[in-house]
Amino acid sequence: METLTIGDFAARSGVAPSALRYYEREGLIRSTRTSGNQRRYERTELRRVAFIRIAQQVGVTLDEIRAALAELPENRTPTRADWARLSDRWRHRLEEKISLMQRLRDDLSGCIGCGCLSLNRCKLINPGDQFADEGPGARILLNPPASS
Amino acid sequence: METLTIGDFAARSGVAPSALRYYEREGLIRSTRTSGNQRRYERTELRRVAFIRIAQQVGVTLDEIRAALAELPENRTPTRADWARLSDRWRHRLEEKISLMQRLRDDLSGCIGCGCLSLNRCKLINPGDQFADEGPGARILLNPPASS
DNA sequence: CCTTGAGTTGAAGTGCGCTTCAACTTGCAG
DNA sequence: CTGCAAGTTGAAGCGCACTTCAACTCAAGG
Repeated sequence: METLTIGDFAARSGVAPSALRYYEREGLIRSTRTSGNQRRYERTELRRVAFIRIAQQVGVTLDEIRAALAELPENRTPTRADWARLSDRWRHRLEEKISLMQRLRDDLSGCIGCGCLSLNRCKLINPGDQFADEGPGARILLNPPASS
Repeated sequence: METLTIGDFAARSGVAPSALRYYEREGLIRSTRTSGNQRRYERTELRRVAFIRIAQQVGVTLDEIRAALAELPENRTPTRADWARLSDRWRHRLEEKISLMQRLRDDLSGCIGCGCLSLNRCKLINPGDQFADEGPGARILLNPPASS
C-alpha cells in the first residue's frame, strides 16, 4: 500500500474527493493511475495539499498557489529545501497579513467606535492622510476583500 | 449638502455604486430618496460601510455582518457606545484570526518545510494529536478556507 | 428649454472554488 | 463469480459578492 486511493487521500488531507479532482484539473496536485484508470496518490502529495490549505487561509487564490507550486521541481520529489524556500515566501505573506490585522485591531475601537466627527483625521478611514488633493471629505481606504 | 448622492458616497467610501445598491438590497445600509427617487446617504452611513469593509477583511460574510449591524438601534443614529460595543466583538474575532495566523506562521517553516517523515507528530498537519483513534496516518486539520 | 452626466430598475452575467448528478467502470470481500 | 462500495467522466449547478446591461428618468449648468 505505497499509494493512496482518492478516498483515503481525501480522509487524510481533509479535502473532499471532488475538490481533489478539481485541484488536479487545475494543475495543483498530481496522481498516477492504476491499470483501471483510478487515481493513486503518493504520500508526498499530502504536503502539497497542506500547503494549498494553508495558503488559502492566508487568502491566496488557487491561481497564485499554482504559480508558487510551479516552482517546485517537476522531475523529483521536492526536498526539504524546496519546501523551505516556498514556505519562507508565504511566511512573509503571513507576516504582512498579520500586521494588517493588528493595525485593524488597534484602530478598530479607536475609530469605528469613536463617534469622531473629524473623519479625515482618522487612521482607519484615511490612513496616511491620502486623498487630501481629491477634495474634502474622508475616504475609506481599506483594500477590497478580494485581497483578504 | 446634508446628504450624499450615490456617486459621492461611493467616492467617499471607496465602494462602487453597484455594490452600495447591493448592500442596500441586502439590508446592510440605508438611504433616503429624493422626490425623483434618487438615493441620498447620510454621512453616518459611511461608518456602516467602514464597518462592513473591515469585517470583510477579517473574513466575515455579509450575512454575519448584517446580523451584527442589526444590533444597532433602528430609530436613532448609533452612538459612540453602540459602535464601541460592536467593535469590541469584532476585536475579539480579529484577535482569534491573528493568533490563528501566528500559529500558522510559527509552524509553517517547521512543518511544511521540514520534510519530516513522522507526519503524525507534526503540529500543523495534526495539531493536538487528534484522530489517533481513526486509524493510522496523519490528517491535515486546517479549517476549510470558508472560515477564512 | 435642452443637453448631458448621473441615477434608477430588474434581470442576467461573472469569477472563484467547489459540489452534484447521471451514467458508467473497478476492485475487492465473501 | 458475484455483489456492492468506491471510483471515473463531463456537464451542470451553487453560493457569495458583486458587476454589467438595457432601457429608462432625473437634475442641474449654459
